[in-house]
Amino acid sequence: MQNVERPMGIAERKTREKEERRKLILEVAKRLILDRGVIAVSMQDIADAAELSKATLYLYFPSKEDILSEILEGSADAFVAYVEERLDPAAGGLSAIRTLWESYLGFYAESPDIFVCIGIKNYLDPYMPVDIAEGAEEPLRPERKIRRLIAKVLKRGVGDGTLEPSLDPDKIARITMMITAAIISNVASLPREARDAALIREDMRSTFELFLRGLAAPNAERSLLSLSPP
Amino acid sequence: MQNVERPMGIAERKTREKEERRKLILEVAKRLILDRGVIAVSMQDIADAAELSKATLYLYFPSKEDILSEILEGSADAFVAYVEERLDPAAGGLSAIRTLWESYLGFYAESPDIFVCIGIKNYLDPYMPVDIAEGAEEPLRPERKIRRLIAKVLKRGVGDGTLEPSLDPDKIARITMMITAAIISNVASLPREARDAALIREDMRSTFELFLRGLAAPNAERSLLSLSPP
Amino acid sequence: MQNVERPMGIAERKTREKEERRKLILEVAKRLILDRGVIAVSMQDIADAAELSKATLYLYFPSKEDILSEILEGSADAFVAYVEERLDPAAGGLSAIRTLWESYLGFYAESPDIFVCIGIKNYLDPYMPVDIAEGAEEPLRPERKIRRLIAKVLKRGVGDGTLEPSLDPDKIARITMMITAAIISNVASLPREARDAALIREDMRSTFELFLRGLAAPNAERSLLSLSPP
Amino acid sequence: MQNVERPMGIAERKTREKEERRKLILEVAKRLILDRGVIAVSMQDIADAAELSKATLYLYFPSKEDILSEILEGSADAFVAYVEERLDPAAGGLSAIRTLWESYLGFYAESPDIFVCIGIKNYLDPYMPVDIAEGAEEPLRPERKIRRLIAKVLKRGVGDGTLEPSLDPDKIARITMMITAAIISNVASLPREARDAALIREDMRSTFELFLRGLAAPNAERSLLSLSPP
DNA sequence: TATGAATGAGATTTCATTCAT
DNA sequence: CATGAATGAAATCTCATTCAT
Repeated sequence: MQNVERPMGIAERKTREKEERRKLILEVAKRLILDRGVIAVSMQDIADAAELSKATLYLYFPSKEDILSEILEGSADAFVAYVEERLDPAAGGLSAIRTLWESYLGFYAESPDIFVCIGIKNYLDPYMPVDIAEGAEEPLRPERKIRRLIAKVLKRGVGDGTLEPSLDPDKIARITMMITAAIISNVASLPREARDAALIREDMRSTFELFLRGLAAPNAERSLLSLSPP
Repeated sequence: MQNVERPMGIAERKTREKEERRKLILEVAKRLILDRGVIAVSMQDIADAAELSKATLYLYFPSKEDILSEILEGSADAFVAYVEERLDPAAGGLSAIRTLWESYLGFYAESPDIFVCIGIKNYLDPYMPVDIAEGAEEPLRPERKIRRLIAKVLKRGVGDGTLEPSLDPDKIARITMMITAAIISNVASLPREARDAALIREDMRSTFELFLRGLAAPNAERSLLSLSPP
Repeated sequence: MQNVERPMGIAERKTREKEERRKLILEVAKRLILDRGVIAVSMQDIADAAELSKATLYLYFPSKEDILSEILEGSADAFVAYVEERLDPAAGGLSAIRTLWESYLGFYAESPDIFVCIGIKNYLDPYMPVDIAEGAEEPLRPERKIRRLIAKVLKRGVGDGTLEPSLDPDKIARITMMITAAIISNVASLPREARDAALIREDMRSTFELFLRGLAAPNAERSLLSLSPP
Repeated sequence: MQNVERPMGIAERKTREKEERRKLILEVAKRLILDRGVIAVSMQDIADAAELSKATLYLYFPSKEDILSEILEGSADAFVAYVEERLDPAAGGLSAIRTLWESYLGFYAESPDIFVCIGIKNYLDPYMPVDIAEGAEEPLRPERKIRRLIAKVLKRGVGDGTLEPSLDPDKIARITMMITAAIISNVASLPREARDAALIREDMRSTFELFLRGLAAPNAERSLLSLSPP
């Protein structure tokens, strides 16, 4: 009688443990990639760092690519969540896009690794970093989530007259993604020691300001065109 | 009578043929990289495609990296030449930067592969894609040539009041290079069949327009802010 | 009842098997080198002979050089042990050096391959076969162990008057090492089928006798100047 | 009529030039081997140094091995000539063997390269450095010439009572050759910069003195047992 | 005769992935 | 469930040798 819940509990615990191992592997892989750069990380390295055997990795992930995919996906989701949390639904479009860039900078400041990781797959795996082919019926690639978010914000801005009216929100969203991914890609390809976080952030800020000016309607309030230094 | 110089011509022909083989190898390599992405191309692949033996490749190039380097260098030089030819020394800064972007688009339209190739080494060889360490006295890396050109144009614009006065030309030049290199990198990482040249050009145009608006002084002549569709 | 410790035994067995594989590889490599000469043996050859894949070799040894090193080191250590076991600490110097030569011959008789292998690295790795640079504090290269042993024995002999008094023990030790290593090198470079063990041993004996006469004090007991035929 | 001797002269000149080219190649190869060690010299290196094409080398020598062979042969012949010139046919055996060692040292002092070269083939090409298999009907390998010379001298010494009577001249000649070749081999395997000619000569002298004492009859005149320092 | 060009065969090493236990 | 062990396939590069001109 005392054992009634045990079988349940055991399975549960196993599931939980399994989930924890998955996370461990992903984290470890992320850290390694961050330290050494994408190409320089082998399955052996990940296994060693996770204190598991290589074979065990394959119990949790069907291939190396899947590990990278999942890291990417996780990062994208975290970013979307981060931004949405900060986005004021009532704010004007220009202000919203400012918030977007600021979130970018803030997110990067808080966990550069996640950001850097976005570039990874996109770098390693030569398929569309920006999904140009809109029609595709794939299981909603992570980048697209971010892009939708951006497009939404841009549409709002074009609608309320705070952004340049001639803009095509979807197109600009795509471009923005490309640029952003590109910056990150570039950063990711630097060896750890060459990455001066402060410098990078400052460059990103300048870039985003440039963008902001480019996006804003001609009569836009001047104060909204600069981003607070990080 | 016309053959008087033939004996001379033999050595000449040999030299020419040798030069042609070099070019053949470079072109073949470029095409392969274009088709499959940088990492996916091995010396064996290049040899097969050029219908030569692997050993022969090493007769023309001391290493794989040298092949990539040369492709890169050639492209960068060609681009700088292309731009300088179009740049009117008397034109205002804003106009000059417009010309720069237009050259970009034009150059890409004429030989997309060359452009795509700029991304290669930058990808393969993880050193600063944007040369942060300015002091270095290396043999003037190809990227730097381009960057100097951009900085020069920007300075002119800031000087003559056609560009936003708060801009730091050197910094913006660096950023611009980064963005550009990044766009190219991204494009380069697309598999051949996913690259719709027209679409990419159109996106680049939009990007550059965004940039142009971001760079221009507030009172800039509106007509200078758009780029002619390719 | 006898199986009580079995569970323990599993890990133990694995360790043992792994160790056996290592040994197998070393032996196979030694045999091949013996058969074909050092230069002619590739990792592929070793892999084939051990019925393993090339990649597997790298599981046991980080590089080809390490395999050779280990063979060499093992042989040198075995020899030093062999000699020291036979050396009577109380015996006179001349007698001691005789024992040394006899050990040489005996050791060679017991395992010609080991001896032959001493020549290997010395051949492959062109650093001082005789370590002229005495000061070096390296982890005591195997050859040096042997040389120290010889110098010690010689000093004793010069001290007790049984060896030619004008000898410089350290220098002679160096020379002796050189000659010995040289003989071995030479033998090692013979193809297997040309090596007549008996003949080689007989030659070594004659050589050592020559040496013995050369080293002995003029008044040395005549009976100590010949070595028993093997 | 004026052309009568021309055809003859031309052929002659051609033959002479051909012979000169051969010599050039051999000398160049010798120098390279001396500088870099045997293994490190490729046909390309030789061709470059001789300012010829690789293909041309094959017009003069059927293979790389043949080049080495010939260098060896030439050196051996030169050495035999050198010694024979110094050998007093009337001198006693012990004195003769002394002359032999002294010639060795002198020859080495005059042209270390030639000596070093003796070791080369013997090192590279794993066939008998000392031709144990006496019966062989080969075209009189160069080493054998030297060995015959030594045996002859030894026989004289045993005959006239100046050398240890129990010696077997042929065997000792073989051993001596082995030791000598061995010393040279060892020296040859040193990188150029590690070869201290003076030190090597001094070591050789000590070795030969040791030998001399070992070979001499017990009642040998003491003054004949030491070699003049080089 | 001389050679530039080409190459086959092979060397060492790496790595994602599989499989028996 | 976990893993130690094994491996196929591939990567870069070298070199003695051949051959058409």
